[in-house]
Amino acid sequence: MTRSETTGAPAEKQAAKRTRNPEKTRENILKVAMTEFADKGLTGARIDEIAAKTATTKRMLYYYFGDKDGLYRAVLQRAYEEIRYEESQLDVDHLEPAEAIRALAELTFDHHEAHPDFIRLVAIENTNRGVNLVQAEGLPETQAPAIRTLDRILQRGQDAGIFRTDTTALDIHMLISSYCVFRVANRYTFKALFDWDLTGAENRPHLRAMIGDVVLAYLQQPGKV
Amino acid sequence: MTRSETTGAPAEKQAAKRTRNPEKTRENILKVAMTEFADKGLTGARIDEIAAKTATTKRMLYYYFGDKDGLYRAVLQRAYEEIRYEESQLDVDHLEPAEAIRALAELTFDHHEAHPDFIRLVAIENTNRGVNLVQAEGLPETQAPAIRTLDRILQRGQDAGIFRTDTTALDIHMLISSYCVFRVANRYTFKALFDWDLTGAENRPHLRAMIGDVVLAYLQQPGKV
DNA sequence: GAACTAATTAACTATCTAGTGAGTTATGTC
DNA sequence: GACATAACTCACTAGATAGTTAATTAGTTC
Repeated sequence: MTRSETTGAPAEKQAAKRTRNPEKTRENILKVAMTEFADKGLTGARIDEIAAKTATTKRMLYYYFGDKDGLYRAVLQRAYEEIRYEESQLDVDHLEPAEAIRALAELTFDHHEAHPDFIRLVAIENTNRGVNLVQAEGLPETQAPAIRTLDRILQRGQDAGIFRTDTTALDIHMLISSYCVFRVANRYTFKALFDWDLTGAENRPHLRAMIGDVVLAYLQQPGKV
Repeated sequence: MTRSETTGAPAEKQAAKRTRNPEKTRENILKVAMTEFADKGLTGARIDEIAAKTATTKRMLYYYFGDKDGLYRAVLQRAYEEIRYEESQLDVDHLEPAEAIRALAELTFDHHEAHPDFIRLVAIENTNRGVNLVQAEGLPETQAPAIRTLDRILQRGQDAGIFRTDTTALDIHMLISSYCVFRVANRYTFKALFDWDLTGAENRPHLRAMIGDVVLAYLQQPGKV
């Protein structure tokens, strides 16, 4: 990849410059670093290797991000921002409560499968005890909409008398997340232990339907609604 | 810790020697390495630091385990062996199917909570794509008993007509594991995002009961049994 | 008790790695 | 078109890090 790549369409308004482009340089570093950190972890990734895969030099990583930890934190923040943006696209308020739950579960299932690097970064950050994530600004607010959406669905179902009332949006979110995250994050050890590929195409339809069934069976459990 | 620690009770048959003790040296290294790898990860742990926390010298790590990867693999294998031993203690065949499932879920819940270092090693090895775990000898066989136990319970429940038949022991194992592993492994990022402590004492009873409820609601879902 | 070998110690090294010093060039501003 | 400064290049370094060389000592065997 060369730095003057974007000069292909100079007809644009104020089209990309040739030699200097701070935004693009920054983005380029972030993107490469994200792949590299997701691949090797914080301690496993090498600044020199990240720099080499970049269109710029190592000195620029330090210029823009301070140090290795600073770059890693920027990657984390960016990863969560991207995910939040994607998640904000979903709209399930027009569905019946039960169908909304199933849609949410399947969206999460698909989403995690489509973003294994994000799942890896989360696992890496948990190995790191979350010390870098807590420094990210305004993260709880970015997650609030997802919980509120789920809360509205639950409320509608509970009002209609078809969902149990002794559970919360966080409970259900955790249940769905754990299943969908585990499937992607732990597939390697699971395969080694049970010789069963959680992300194999042949198992996908069954596993995808199962999480919706599980959550709905729980929410609609006889004697609880 | 000094090396001559075990000389306290010399009345034993062929009690521990003072200066040379390969087994103890090996054990000592393994134990320290396990803590250190679980704490910092494979790439984050430092051989020098492991050695320093040992009652022996760095050269001994290489003498017994070859290199850093070899030591890490030995730690992984040992960790899985310890867990298997603990799990082999459980006996649920005398319980009713539904109560057996609940007991199994709660045992897993307690077990994972009691062994956070094991959970960390699993996460680390998944970050590493399981390349070191697949080299461990005979691991699938060590996990087979747990699956067979679960399979027997399911079979009994299905024969009695109280459990759905369109699911397998691996499905249920994965469902329980994902919940119990996630709770321990992802507590840091979960806390950072939702300000809710999955391992907090105040949430424990609810979360512990919930996984049993979830699995049983799924297995006994109306229309499926 | 001599010979043998497994276990252990201490000092050493090549390489890697995060981070920096110091200067150069493009670009917007007046 | 001189000036200021943000963006960028290149060469360098101190210290960390995995792994090694080689000699020594404690038990074991006969």
